[in-house]
Amino acid sequence: MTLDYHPPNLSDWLERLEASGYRRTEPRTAIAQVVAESHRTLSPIEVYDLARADHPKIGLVTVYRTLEKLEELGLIARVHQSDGCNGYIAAPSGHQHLLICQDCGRTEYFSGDNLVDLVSNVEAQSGYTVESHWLQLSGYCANCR
Amino acid sequence: MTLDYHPPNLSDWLERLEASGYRRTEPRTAIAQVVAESHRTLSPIEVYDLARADHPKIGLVTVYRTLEKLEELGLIARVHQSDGCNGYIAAPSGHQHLLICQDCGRTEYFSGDNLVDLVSNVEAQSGYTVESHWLQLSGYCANCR
DNA sequence: CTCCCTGCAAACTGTTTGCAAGTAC
DNA sequence: GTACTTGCAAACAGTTTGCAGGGAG
Repeated sequence: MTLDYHPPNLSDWLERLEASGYRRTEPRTAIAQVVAESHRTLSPIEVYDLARADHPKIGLVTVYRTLEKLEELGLIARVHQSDGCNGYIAAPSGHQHLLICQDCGRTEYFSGDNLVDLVSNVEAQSGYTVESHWLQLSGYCANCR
Repeated sequence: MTLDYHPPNLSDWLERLEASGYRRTEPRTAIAQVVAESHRTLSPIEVYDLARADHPKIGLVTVYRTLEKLEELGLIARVHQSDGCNGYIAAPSGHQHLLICQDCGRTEYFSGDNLVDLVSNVEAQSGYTVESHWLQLSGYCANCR
């Protein structure tokens, strides 16, 4: 189990966008930057407000469309929580899982889960073929508890 | 790891409703029955349609309000999936996790996860206090693969 | 008889689409 | 110059609320 933080690199994100045939524009850069720099999940409207602080002319529609593309490229991930499923956060590098602070929303990724045995057992007993698993921990971070 | 199925008991659900000060009515019975008997997640509209097959006068609003109460009592649980988070299924007995078929939507519960060590490790390394965890597997059931 | 429950209609929130003007390349 | 992108407005889907009539206890 390791908890290693790989800060997302904005330039990499923009290159990935261009490599996929999308254009590098100012609104997209601003939106990507907001999510890349955040340590907590952001809803589309939060992204919108934060992006508008520097670029007041950005529209909410562009936020939705940009988040859609970033998610499609696997650069950001949608976070599901009891109070809603519209939160986005920079995606993990490789196979990692989320740890979320219930109070401030701060997130961390951790890796090294040993779910292989569990998955095999479930497959054997259920007759299912398990394609993916999804593990998420929530609690309180050092500052909030 | 065990995969044991405890079929939800409709009478128990209705008693739980009454015990909490809610009245036992025909619409609530019909709605509860639909969810209790389903082996797959159902959206509010699906519950609505299924309930109306037998009780055509039921309104969608009553479905929402009844699902809200059943969830509040812990009798049903909301299921989060990539294609939406508005699915409901009978809640597990005790601490169990979901296994969902990506094709037909059929669900199973399993228990006996050994996440204790993993949680301790994450807590030690992150400084967080982990309050809850959430594990969900998805794949294809015996019929769909 | 009282209070809770139901269903309709309407309001509301979050998200998506149509389109004309603007911009990257 | 061409094709993609943007922002506005409007449409849209899912969910919640107000309210008068109806039903459970």
